[in-house]
Amino acid sequence: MKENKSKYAIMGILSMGPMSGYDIKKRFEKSLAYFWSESYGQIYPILKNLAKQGLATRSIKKQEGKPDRHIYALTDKGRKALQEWMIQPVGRLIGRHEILLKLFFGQQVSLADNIRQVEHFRKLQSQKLKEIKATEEVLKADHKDNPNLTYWLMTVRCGQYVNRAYLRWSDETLAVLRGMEQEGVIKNGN
Amino acid sequence: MKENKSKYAIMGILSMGPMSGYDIKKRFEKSLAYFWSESYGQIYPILKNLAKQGLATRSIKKQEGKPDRHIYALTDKGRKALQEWMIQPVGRLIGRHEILLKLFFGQQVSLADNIRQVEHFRKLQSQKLKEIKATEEVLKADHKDNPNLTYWLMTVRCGQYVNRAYLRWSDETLAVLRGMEQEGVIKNGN
DNA sequence: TAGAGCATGTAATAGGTTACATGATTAG
DNA sequence: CTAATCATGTAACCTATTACATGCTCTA
Repeated sequence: MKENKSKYAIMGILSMGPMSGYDIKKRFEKSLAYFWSESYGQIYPILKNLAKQGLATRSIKKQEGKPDRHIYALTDKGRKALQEWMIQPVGRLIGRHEILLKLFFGQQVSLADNIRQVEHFRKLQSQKLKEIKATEEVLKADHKDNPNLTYWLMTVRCGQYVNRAYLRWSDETLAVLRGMEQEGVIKNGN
Repeated sequence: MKENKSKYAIMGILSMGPMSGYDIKKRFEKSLAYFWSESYGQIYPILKNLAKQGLATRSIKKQEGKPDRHIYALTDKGRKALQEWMIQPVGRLIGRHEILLKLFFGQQVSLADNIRQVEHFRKLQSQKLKEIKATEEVLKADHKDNPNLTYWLMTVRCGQYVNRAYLRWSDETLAVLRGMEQEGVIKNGN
């Protein structure tokens, strides 16, 4: 039972209303960027496939001066398939943390190199935290009465919790690394 | 400049001392499992390639009653390549959080379904936290005087920080969802 | 006039897992 | 007797990104 998550991610977006592949991409970038993304190379073939399997319908909206829009809409069968997937318990996430991998082998490079690396990581994370806050504001402003909003804000919260954890960890780790640096100086001074 | 991270992950393990593909797999499982993993399908071809590129040497240790061991050792060239990779600033991590994806579309299923999902997620995370704690104890006991230990414990701390963030988020989210359930009951009761 | 936005899509390539094949030994 | 551990490796498969191709309009 191989479940292609991209397929369900796309069906999920489609559950918010009929739209084109182009729209779907923008939705991912606007509201889900900090925990999910899909490329056109995935989106267009999957949409084609959804139509073939009867999980979505496709209609063409002609436009002048712009390319035609291929609008996809979830069918009842598609919505049922999405719901079935949604109630399956999630698997454990196996993230590949480059920063942890590099730090794990920290002994191979200088203390200064490790410090630089963690500082850079910290900067990335605080940037990301800002982006998540921006997403939160946009969601609150644009979808005040949308019944989905409660759920969307829950995912935003998760991003914030995790990101703050990264920031606190970075600070702690930098303190330890800088302490080691000091020790080294003292030792060399004796 | 395409950098294959698996290659460097394996070189990193090799930086701890010469060993076989089998050993490498075990190392990943024992000490890096919560933030990195590699399958045999990656390890063996990459090892072959490292040898071909002069980044590692290969020697065969014959054993009786057991298959021969192919021992790989990092060369100076290999160590330098590893160090060069290690000082490159890390990229942003684009985790795909299945739980957040499902919750984002939470409106599509019942409140009870969402609660069940988050409860299950919480269970997975507290299990993982236990595993990280176990890893910490093993590292401390087995490698008391290993100069790598400081770095290893930093990665462990990160796992703990993030995991506790997930647990706190789960609790908050479950409280909100249960509150919504209550509201629903009151409304239905009127 | 260059670049961004609109809009579709494909092909090449990279990255990664799973299942399979082999075969002896040892522990339950 | 069964399952796990030791140990190597490959082939089939799935997943995902990137670059490319097309071509119009609007803005700086």
